[in-house]
Amino acid sequence: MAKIDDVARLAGVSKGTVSNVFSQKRPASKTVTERVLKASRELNYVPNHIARSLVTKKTMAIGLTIPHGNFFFSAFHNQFINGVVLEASRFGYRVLLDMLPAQEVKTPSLASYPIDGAIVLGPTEEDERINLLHQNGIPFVTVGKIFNSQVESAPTVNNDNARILHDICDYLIGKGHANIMFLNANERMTVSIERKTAFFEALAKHRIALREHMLHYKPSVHSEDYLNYGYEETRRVIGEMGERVTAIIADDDRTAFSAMNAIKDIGLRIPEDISLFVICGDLSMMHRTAPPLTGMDLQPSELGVQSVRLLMHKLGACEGDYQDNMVISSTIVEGDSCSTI
Amino acid sequence: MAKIDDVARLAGVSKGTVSNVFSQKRPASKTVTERVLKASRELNYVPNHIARSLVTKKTMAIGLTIPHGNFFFSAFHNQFINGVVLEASRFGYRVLLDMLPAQEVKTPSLASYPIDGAIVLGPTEEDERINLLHQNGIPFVTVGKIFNSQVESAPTVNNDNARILHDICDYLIGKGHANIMFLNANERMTVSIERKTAFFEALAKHRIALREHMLHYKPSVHSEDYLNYGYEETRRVIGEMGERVTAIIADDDRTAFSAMNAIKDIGLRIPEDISLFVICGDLSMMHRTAPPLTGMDLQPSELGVQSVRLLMHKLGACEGDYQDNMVISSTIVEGDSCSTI
DNA sequence: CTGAAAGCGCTTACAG
DNA sequence: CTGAAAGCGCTTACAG
Repeated sequence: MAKIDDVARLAGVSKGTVSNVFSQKRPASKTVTERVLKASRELNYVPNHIARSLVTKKTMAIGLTIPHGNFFFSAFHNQFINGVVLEASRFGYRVLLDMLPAQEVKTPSLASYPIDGAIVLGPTEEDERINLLHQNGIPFVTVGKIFNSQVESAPTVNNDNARILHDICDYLIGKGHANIMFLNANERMTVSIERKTAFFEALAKHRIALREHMLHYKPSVHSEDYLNYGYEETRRVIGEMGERVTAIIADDDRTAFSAMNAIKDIGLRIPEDISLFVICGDLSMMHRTAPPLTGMDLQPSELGVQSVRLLMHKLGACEGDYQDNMVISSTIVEGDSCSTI
Repeated sequence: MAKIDDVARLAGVSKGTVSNVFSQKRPASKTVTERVLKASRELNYVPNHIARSLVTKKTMAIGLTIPHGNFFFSAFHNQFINGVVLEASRFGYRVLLDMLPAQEVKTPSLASYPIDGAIVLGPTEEDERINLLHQNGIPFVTVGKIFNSQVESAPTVNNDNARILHDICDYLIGKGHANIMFLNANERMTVSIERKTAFFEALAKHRIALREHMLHYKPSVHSEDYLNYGYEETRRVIGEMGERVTAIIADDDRTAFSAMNAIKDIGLRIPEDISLFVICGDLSMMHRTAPPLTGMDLQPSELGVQSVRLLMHKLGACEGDYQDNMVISSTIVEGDSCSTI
């Protein structure tokens, strides 16, 4: 690979001038610019991104830090990433998919991240990724509330999870449901905590007592049960224990599908016997299932776009006003999976 | 941020020794190691990844180059990326989502990529990304065949697209279909060309003449029609032109859904009136639609895993034998969307 | 508008 | 097992 010295020599100018022609940080005469460009073309020269980063302290990449391990992108993440990549590219930034430990200890050999900022997906309680980012002085935005003792607050883009659970419960209870089973996300995720609290509140508001086995948490991604989360729980609670359940709230579409399988295996029907509500689903898919699923439109793509924009503000790459805590609105999209009792 | 000199000074050793404690490239005495680690902890020191990369010429990141513009990840890409990220992390590599122009001209300010290698998704004819990678001497693997005049061949992971189209046509023709409309991927993609050729061959094999309007290509992502590809074509050909069509092969699930909408709007049913076959779909979703879709299992996650592994071989990060052209097998998964005439 | 020189924060032969 | 010094390929004040 040709380097800047080669071009400078061939064009008969100094390295600084070559640098300048590419970065355009100070004016250059037309003749010199052309000589440099010509020499670069001949030598197939392209500036070395790493060397540039070392001095400018900018990598022009943002990290999307996802929990380490057998993490699986869902349809929700898919749309989220679409939003992130598109918006980041508008600012000239690339996106680094970064698997950082959420709970594990950092290894001493872990080098500082070659990123200018980060978006933390699905924060957990005492999220180690957030401590790491904080310690390393890397600006970051979280998608979801944080509960870290070392880091008090951070710019956050989030849905109004409490409101969402209230809306869902009001919706179901309004249809006459009092026996609602909630298949929540992983217990360590802050979103689960926000949801759980609101779930309790909503039930209490309607004077419904929460019975045992009506709240479950998605197992760790390392667990064997991860991919089938919802199946066992539904079978056991409804089928074996004979617990009275008329509605199920499922964290995401995968969970909803698992629950659907269980319901079918038990010999019950949706929505005649059991109503099903999905929180994080892909709208285009939800309309296609049998029956079409009723669920929440969380606007995952918009979450992605706004989290990038917030981060860009933090990096000084985006002008204008902004606020540190953005809430993305969400609405119920009705299918045919919830019926009135 | 503390740097290596600070640690060296505090620990009373040379920079080289500090470097060595972190890289472990040569043995270090226990006492020195401990002194360095202690000093690092006190100063909150982490090696600078960029500076390290500049001298080692390794970034420990691979690029996933996706076409520039309004690109949308589909369920297929989603699973593909899952495979890529998981396998890359096994080798200590991160994944950079890179939007490079597929057809556009490179800007002179484009710096060399801070990646050690790249995976090129959905290559097109004369793919500019491939020329760029080639010119910059960056090892790459393509997912799909390449047709570039400047680059003769490249390590490739692919499905057997010709075989797939033959299988699909045999399957449909075996069910009595002779009027098959094919909603192919974008015309510039090499996969489309492979499929088209095989589609023609398969029809010819069964002495079926290809009629006009029976082959369509997905518009560019920049087109307004991108998201609804399949709807207009189906409505026009079957509804308005009254062309006899008994089966449709759809590129991916989004296309299949659009076709389903059109079929419904025309007043026809699946599979009674029209059979529908989807090539790139998400299996867990395909089982859930109404009716369940019949389609191909392309093993997108396995495509991702194998493309990373092939690239790792190219980078010398993976030992053992390997071949430059890997074919991932695919099988027909039956739903209820194709019927016998 | 252009050049010479220092420096970004590491790693790596080369000695010892 | 450890150190001193050169060098990775750029950018950036500082002069002119």
